[in-house]
Formats: sequence, structure tokens, C-alpha cells
Amino acid sequence: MAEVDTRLRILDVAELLFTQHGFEATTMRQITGAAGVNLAAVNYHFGSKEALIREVFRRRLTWLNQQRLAELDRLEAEAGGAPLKPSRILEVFFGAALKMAADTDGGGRTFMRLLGRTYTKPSEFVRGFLAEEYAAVIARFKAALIKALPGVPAEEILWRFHFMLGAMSYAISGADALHIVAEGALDDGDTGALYARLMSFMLGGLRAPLPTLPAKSAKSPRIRKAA
Amino acid sequence: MAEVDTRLRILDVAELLFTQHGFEATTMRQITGAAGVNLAAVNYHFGSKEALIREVFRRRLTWLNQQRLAELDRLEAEAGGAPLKPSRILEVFFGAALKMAADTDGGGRTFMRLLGRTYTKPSEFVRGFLAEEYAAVIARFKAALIKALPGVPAEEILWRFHFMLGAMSYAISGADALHIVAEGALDDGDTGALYARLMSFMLGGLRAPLPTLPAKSAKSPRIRKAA
DNA sequence: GTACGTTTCAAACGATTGTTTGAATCATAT
DNA sequence: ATATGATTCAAACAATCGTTTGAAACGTAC
Repeated sequence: MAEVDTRLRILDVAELLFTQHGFEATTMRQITGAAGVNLAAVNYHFGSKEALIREVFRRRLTWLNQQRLAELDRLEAEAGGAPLKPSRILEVFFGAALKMAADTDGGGRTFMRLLGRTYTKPSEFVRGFLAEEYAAVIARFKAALIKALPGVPAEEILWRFHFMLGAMSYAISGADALHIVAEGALDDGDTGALYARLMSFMLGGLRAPLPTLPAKSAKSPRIRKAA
Repeated sequence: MAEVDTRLRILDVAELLFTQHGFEATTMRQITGAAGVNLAAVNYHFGSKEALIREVFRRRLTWLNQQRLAELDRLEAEAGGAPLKPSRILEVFFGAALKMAADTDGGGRTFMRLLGRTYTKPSEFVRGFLAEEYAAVIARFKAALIKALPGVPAEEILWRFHFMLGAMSYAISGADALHIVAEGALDDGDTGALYARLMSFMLGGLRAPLPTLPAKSAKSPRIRKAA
């Protein structure tokens, strides 16, 4: 009985503290202290601090990505081979994330903030299983978007998907960064409004006119050999 | 003579290591070791590790924001009171950042990656002077955008500006996060192309149709008092 | 109640952290 | 050449890090 309680308490507290202070700055004593468990409990239940970090990601990420894949499966089954609307695809991918971020009580919001930050700061050992966890999902959504936007080059779609991930990360980070650009002027508590705002912004960006790329050797100082 | 050399070497090395491993994970011995200076040099020249971190930001950020303000001044002077084109405003703000990010040799690129990451992870003591450093710039560009987009509510503009910052952050973080979404499929070395891609995406997002916001009390679980 | 595997506990482990110290070295001006 | 202030240096500082240990407490079956 006490076992599960201890594991869960550690995971929840660690998730929160990692989000607030980062991995390195969060000590085992802070975690176990706030969780009300013994210092040795982390090493006993998870093996090490790194393993704890991985488990914090794994327990939510696998569920999130399974949700995404299941919804995409359903959508593609309904369409029966026909290309999907880009807006539908984005709604599935980012909607799942924002739905999780809307969960303020269960810790989903905390986790999504943590995920958005870690995504740009791979911490070496997190990158490995983060890429592993995302590989299948990205491949599926990438393919769906390419199919949905026949006029847009695949490379451009990938970049714009990348930009959208950045926008979502900042959207979820919310207050932290917003306090810098606009001191308390924005309310990031209304996740319904946030979803609507982010989605219209993303769709506008995704369907924007294609950029006129400069000649590669013109603006870039790098010289391409044999070209 | 040796003074300036030591200070600069420390700053450059610290900037790089902070970007690669984060603030907490980077030790004074790593910094001084890689810089080829004595361990005590950091405390002698900067006072503390925190002061060093602040100085790493300050030396580039003040210059960057002065550049932005000067360019905006010039543009508004040319316009003579007339609203600017939104694309021009974005070009000034994000162009300055990407121009700095394009500097692979002088460390500008390294710094912009560091900045993008720190922006969502305010580290408590960095947030203060980061907000201070940005306050004037954000106010000016916010006002310019509001003037340039009379049909768009100010709150919506701020949110979209926030989203754009996220997109830019991910764009500059580049390879790190891209390796997760697309294993080596994208070339983030061509900053000219990156600038064009990002700008068209942002403009599309900025000019997207306004979202239809859900009724506040409908989707949000929070109950607003006296409303 | 006794035995057994699991979990918790206080205490300590060696290693590493940022910082400080006081002498040694340097550059410069008189 | 000598004195002075700035800088560098090796060495040590107390504090804290993640992890380990062996015994104590627990629940559960016989």
C-alpha cells in the first residue's frame, strides 16, 4: 500500500519541482522532503535521479502520444484515404497537448510546461528517449500534413511544424515568459481562449504564402563545394 | 592587458558552456578550465557565478535591443506619424535577432540559443534584469503593432507576439530540437533561408483571421465572481 | 507467533560545488 | 631600480550533491 503512494508522491513532487527549478537545480532532498518520504526512497524506487527524470516524462508522454495516434487513426479511417484538412490535423496534435495543459489539478499543466522547456534543452540523456517516444507520432503527422498540403514542399512543412511547436511551447509556458513581454497584462488561465488563439495563429502560419528563399550561396557565408 | 583578455575569454567560454549544459550544470572549473584561466578569476572579475551569468546576457542584449530601437526610430521617422506595415515591424524586431543568430563565428548564434531557452525558464534571478532589459523595447514594438493593426485587439496582438517569440526561439534552437522531430532531415545552417521561412510563417500567423473565443465561463472551469 | 520479502529509516559515504585566502607575479609610473 | 596597484596562482574552505549502507519497521503468509 505504502509503495504506490510513495512512488506517486515522488513523481508528482518531482514533476513540479523540475518544472519550477530545472533538473540540476532540484535536489533529491528537496524532492523527498516535499514528498514527505525518506531521502533514500528515490534511489530505492527508481534507481537514480536520472531514472526518476525519465519516469516523470514517460508516464505522461506515452499516454499523450497514444491519444494523438488514436485520434489520427480515427480521422484517417473516416476520410477513407482522402487527404485530411490541415486544421483537423493540427487540432488533433496540439489539441491533445493543450487538453493536457488545461488539467491544472492533476499536474498536466505542470508537465506540459516542463516538456516545452526540455524540448529545446535536450540535457543529453533525455534527448534519447524523447526522440524515441516521439518518432512514431511525428512520422505519422508529418505524412498526414504532407498529404494534406500537396502544394507545399515537405521541407517547408517540417519547418512550419517546428515553428508551431515553438509557439505552443511558449503558449503553455504562459505566465513565465509573458511576465517579461507584458507585465501581467495577459490572462493565461483561460485555456479555452488560449486554444482558440493558438490554433488560429498556427493555421495562419501554416497556410501562409511560401517564402521566396534566397540563393543559397548569396546570403549564407558558407561556400558549398561543387555547386 | 591580460585583464581584458581574461574577462573576454571567460565570457565567451561561459556563454558556450551555459548554452550546451545550462547554468547549474556548468561548473566554475569547467569554465575556467576551458578558458585557460585560474579558478579564482571568475570571482575576481565578476564577483560570483550569478553575476557572470548576468554579464553574459547583458553584453549582448543591450546591444541587440539598442539596435532594434534605433531601427524602429528610423522607420517611424520615415513614416512621419503614419502606421507602419506589420511586416516591416517584424523584420526589425526578429531580423535583428536572426542577424545576431547568423553570426556563427563571434558567438552570436550561441547566445541566441541560450536566450531562447532562458526565456521560458526564468531561473528566478535572471528574470528580473531580463524583464528590465526588455521593457522599453517591448513597449515600443507593441505600440507600433497596435497602431499598424487597427482591426486587431491589443490583447490578441500581444498573444501573437508571444507566439512569434516561441517560433523564433525554436527556429534558433534549431538542430537541438529538430533532431527530435526530424532526424537530420533539415538544414539549419542556412540562416538566410531560415529568416525567410520564419518571417512568412509569422506574418501568416499575425494576419490570420481572429479566433472565435469561447464564452469565458463555458469552457473554463474557473468561475468569475460578479460576472 | 514465526518467518520472509518489502519498504522505510537515520546516518554516513566520497565527490564535487562555489567561494575565499594569502602569497606570488605582473605591469606601470615615479 | 623601486614602489604600488592590479592580476594570477595553488590551496584550502565549508557546504551540498547523489548515492549507499545496514538496521528497523512493515505487511503477509504459514
